[in-house]
Amino acid sequence: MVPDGFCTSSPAVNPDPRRQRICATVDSIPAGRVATYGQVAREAGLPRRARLVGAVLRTLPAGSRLPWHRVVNAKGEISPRPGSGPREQARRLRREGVSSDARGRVCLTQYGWDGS
DNA sequence: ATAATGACTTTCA
DNA sequence: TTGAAAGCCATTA
Repeated sequence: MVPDGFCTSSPAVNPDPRRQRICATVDSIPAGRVATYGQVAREAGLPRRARLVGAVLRTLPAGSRLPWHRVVNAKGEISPRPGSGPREQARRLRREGVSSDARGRVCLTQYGWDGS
């Protein structure tokens, strides 16, 4: 099984270092905690690249075991997007003890990840 | 090479 | 507290 972050497409080998760092950072978010896109970007050594984080998560292969659900936006809410993603995210978070309100918002001061 | 997009953020009214 | 506006920057078209 190829690790996440290497399975985008095209070239047999596509080791985009940025994606690797991002995936590694997301993977380091402890269960029961959440981090923002911008925060992940910074931790990964890619300041101002919050949108890139979103792009990477968006292209994750279904069945990825990366804890993508532990990433929320700066407002502390599950970023809206087409499809069942947001609900799935809320479900996974709840399973880890992270509750979200009707708007899909979680309490960052409580569940926010300080950076291990 | 230029323009539009977007799982984002910050600022300001 | 909310929402619009402007910044930001890689990816797509």
